[in-house]
Order: sequence, then structure tokens, then C-alpha cells
Amino acid sequence: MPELPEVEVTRRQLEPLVVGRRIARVFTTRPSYFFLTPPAALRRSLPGRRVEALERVGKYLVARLDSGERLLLHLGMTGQIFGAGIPGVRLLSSSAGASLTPEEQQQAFRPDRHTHLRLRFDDRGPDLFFRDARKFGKVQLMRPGEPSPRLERLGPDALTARGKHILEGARTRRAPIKSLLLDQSLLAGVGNIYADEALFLARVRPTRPGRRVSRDECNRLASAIRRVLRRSIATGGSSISDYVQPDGGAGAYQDERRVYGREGEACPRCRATIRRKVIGQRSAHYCPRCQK
DNA sequence: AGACTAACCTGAAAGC
DNA sequence: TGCTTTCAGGTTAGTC
Repeated sequence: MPELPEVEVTRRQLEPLVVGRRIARVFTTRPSYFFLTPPAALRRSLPGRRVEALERVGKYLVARLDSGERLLLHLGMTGQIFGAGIPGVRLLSSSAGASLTPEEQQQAFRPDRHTHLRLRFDDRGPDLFFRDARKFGKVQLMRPGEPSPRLERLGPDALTARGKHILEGARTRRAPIKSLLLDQSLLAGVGNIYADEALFLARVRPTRPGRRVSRDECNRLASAIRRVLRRSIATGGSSISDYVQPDGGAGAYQDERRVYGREGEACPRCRATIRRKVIGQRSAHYCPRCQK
């Protein structure tokens, strides 16, 4: 679900909510695929730590703690992070949307069986909730100075990457360019929606082998990726099924999609019918006429 | 190295 | 109505 824009919107809303606060207590669900660090260790280690910064690396959120530790969070496909008790907050859980009454808010924020992590702070302010129905999300606590293979694997951040970064990665590869754009070690932050949208803007067909994408096209792709990601951040991200902002609001970028999820509809540029094709186990959406 | 598959989970929507 | 199938914004381990 969440790609770079959704993670960045989450980071921006969460930052003022958590930075400077000291964790008092931690609630978790049972050990599972979701916890890279055992939940018992989180409950034991986190209390007493103060959050000093909240950063984003690709699709990861990284909370820096005053102990020198780092708490890594990944939203996976259905992850949702939100605060409770924030005045004026709306809910962020599924299909969220508009305004909820205070009662509905309480309902919405009540932890359920999918709320795997809950942080309580020593100032008695709002708790932080991390829920994830499918558990593809991740939580990991890194000790001071401990290297993180997950973060070190990542390529340049997609928000600032240039055409040459794509060209370097694509030049020798036979895989479809769409698959390469999804490869986080090549470019960090692009996911299925924005890969399709950027390929459309750059007029490059997703099936094209990487080695056959020209320098000019790589420049167009990098430019399209930056543009699409920036615009999505500005509109609050894409809320298509699960994604909600930490204040419960929904993003609006889904209304600006040109091809993603629009199989059978008319291409906004040439009116040809948008096609869907499975590439690397993910659906790709493209215009068969204007994407060469 | 790189390309491809299966697997990790749950829930909503579509199909019959 | 109810059962079955399909699909989903992600990543990783294993295989050739």
C-alpha cells in the first residue's frame, strides 16, 4: 500500500506528535512475522527512551532515540500509523474519509487485534498506534551503531534521484523497466502506483527491457517520478483501500491517477483503452498507444 | 549477478 | 444467501 508519498505524509504528521516525547509504556500483540525485534524486547527496551527525530528512508520510517537506538517502521501493504486523542483528528483507518463524531473517533481509535504496537508517553498525551491487518509491515529496534542491512540495501531516494541513476541500473538489465523501478536497491520509494504513473508520463511502456531504455527516456522517467511523488505528497498521498494519514484523514492523489487501476478506461492523453498486464507478479497499467 | 517463483497474511469485492 | 476465487499500495528467501 504505502509508497514514498504516503510514508512521507505520515512522517510529517507524526513528527510534531512524537519528537521530544518520552515513551512510558509499550503494548504489543504476540510474536509474529511483523516483529523483527521480539515484542517482549520492545516492551522492555523502549520505556524511558525519548524520541529525538523522525526520518524517512525510502519507504521506511526511522525514529531516532536519545539512547542512540533507532526504531525502524515499515508500513508494508496495509500498515496504518495514527495518534489518538488529537483534537480535531479524524480517523485514518480503512476507507476513513471525512469527519467523524467524537464518539466515532473513540471507536475508530480503539485498538483491535490488528493493532500490533501502541506507544504510551510519560506526558499523558495521545498514544501512538500502529495497526496492520496483513502484517506485511515491520518493526525493528536497532542498537546504537548497529548497521541496518535493510536500509543499507536501498538505492538513492526516488524524490531526488536523477536519470543517470536509472540509466546505470537499467543499462545492463533485461528485466522489464517496470520491475526495475520497483527494485528498492536501484531506487528507493517507488511502488506499484507511482511506477505506472511515472511510466505513463514518460511515455515508456512498462514491459520494455531495461537495457533498451534510452538515456533520454531515463531522464524523462526520473523527472516524471519526482513530479508524481511531489504532487502526491502535496495532496496527502493515495487513499485507495487502507491508507489513512495519522490524523485519520484520507489522501487525494487517487483522484489524479492517470492509469493505475483504470483498466478499460480511456487514456487521458489519446483516448485509447488502458490495458492491464501482469509484470513480475504485479499488475501494470498502461496506454498501448502512447507508451512505446 | 540477475531473473523468476513462492511465501508471508487478512479482508474486501467479484463471480457463481 | 453463501461459498469460492481474485485481488491488493511490499519485501524476502530460495532456485536456476
